[in-house]
Amino acid sequence: MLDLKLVREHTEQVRAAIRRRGAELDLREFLALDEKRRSTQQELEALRRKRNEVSEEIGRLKKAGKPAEDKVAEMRAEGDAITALENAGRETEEAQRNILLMIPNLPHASVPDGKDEADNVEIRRWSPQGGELPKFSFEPKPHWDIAAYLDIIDFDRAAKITGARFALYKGMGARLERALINFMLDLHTTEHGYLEVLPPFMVNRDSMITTGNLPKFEEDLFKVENGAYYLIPTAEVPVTNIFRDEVLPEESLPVLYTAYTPCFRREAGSYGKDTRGLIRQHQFNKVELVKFAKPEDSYDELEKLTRNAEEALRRLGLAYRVIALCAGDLGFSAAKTYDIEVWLPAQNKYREISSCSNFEDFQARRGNIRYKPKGGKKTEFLHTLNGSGLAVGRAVVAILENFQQPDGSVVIPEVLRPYMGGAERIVRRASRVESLKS
RNA sequence: GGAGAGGUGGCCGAGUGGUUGAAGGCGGCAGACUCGAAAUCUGUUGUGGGGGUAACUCCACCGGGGGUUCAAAUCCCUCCCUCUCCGCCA
Repeated sequence: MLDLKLVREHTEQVRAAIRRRGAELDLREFLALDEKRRSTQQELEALRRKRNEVSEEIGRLKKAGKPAEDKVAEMRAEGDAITALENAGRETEEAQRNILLMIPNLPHASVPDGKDEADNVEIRRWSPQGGELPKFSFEPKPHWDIAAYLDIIDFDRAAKITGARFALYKGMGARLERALINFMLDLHTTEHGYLEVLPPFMVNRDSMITTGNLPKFEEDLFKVENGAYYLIPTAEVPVTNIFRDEVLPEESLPVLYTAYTPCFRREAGSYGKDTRGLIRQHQFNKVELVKFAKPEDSYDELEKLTRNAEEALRRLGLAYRVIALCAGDLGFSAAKTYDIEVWLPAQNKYREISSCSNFEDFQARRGNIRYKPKGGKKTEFLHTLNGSGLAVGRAVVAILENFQQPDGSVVIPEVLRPYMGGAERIVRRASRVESLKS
């Protein structure tokens, strides 16, 4: 949420910043409501002041045993006027807030111009081959073929159990997923200074509003039918909301949290996209990094957070590149975002495996998350950041595709072996229940 | 699911419907005392919003929302949360 005063007093700058995103902002209604709200408030306060004064006088008169009937009668009428104004004021305020909640964040000055992903800017790339893409002596297979051969992921039976876009992991597949989660959590907690948290996987509406998932993107979310809860689309939501409506002491910043959670997304509007395999699922696992930082530090923290996520890929030996999203490709709440894309040889392209963003005070304002500067008297909104560290399902995809062997087996990255009972590769099991379509 | 108790300032805790933004205590801050510290004493100490160059002033806020009343922390309704007992349950 943008600062009300900023929108009111620097309307043109706000409009120009939103235009960089490729959106046109009509603020006429907003500004009209703002004026109405403020005049109503002043009128209301004058009436309330009068009521306070007269009521006090009535109290004094009664105490002195004097009659106060005429004053009481006078105020009786005023009361209705106050109630009417209160209602009007509330409505105006709510209408104005609803508009404000629908306005996206302003892109940071360092965000490149552009209208869609084609205009994103590559920042750097890395691979275990010193920047070169990995080479194969054979045609690399897509991960769903590898997984089927190894019988480690069963999409057909997952579809029977639940529906499309779900996966049933089996054997070393399930173990690989679990190994990745543990590896990443251990990396971020023991080497990068994050505290592990395990939050609820369902949240209330207020939490979704804080992060910007509501009110605008309800169609992306699963809502629990019996109750007002939503399944989280990312750990960003519950973890960012840990400090909703709180004031943190400056000394505690930055606060660094990492969380493993499953993530649930409707993927509305993505029909036909990535229909095969693990890339796009309604439920997937992710290890998330979340930071609460002082405003002056937040961009340094974004660089560090991105590096922390990259480190997981480096240790796994997976080629990747980092791109800066252009203004037009930026998510609703973000002021700046780096995407980390991992190389997938079967698709012959880089695919997003992490998205690292600085939200500045956009989420903090929506969730009323503040800090108290040491010298200063006033509490201020802090900055929130987060990034995937990493998307686990997509890491499985990358491992299967990058480390597949001519014989159909898959070599397990060394850093994961301690988490997989020392196994060095995933091979086809001798004893299997055949797949549905064989 | 049933029965009960409770939610007040950073924390603890009081509060007959009428100078209560809220006693008292703790904590914090400033000052005095001290070479310094502790102890002690004095003062000060919530948030948000409106108006004013400023001194200052006004409005709101005692879990959320609604109501009764000239006037609500105090009465009523409702929702949320916490705790205790019983039942059920991983």
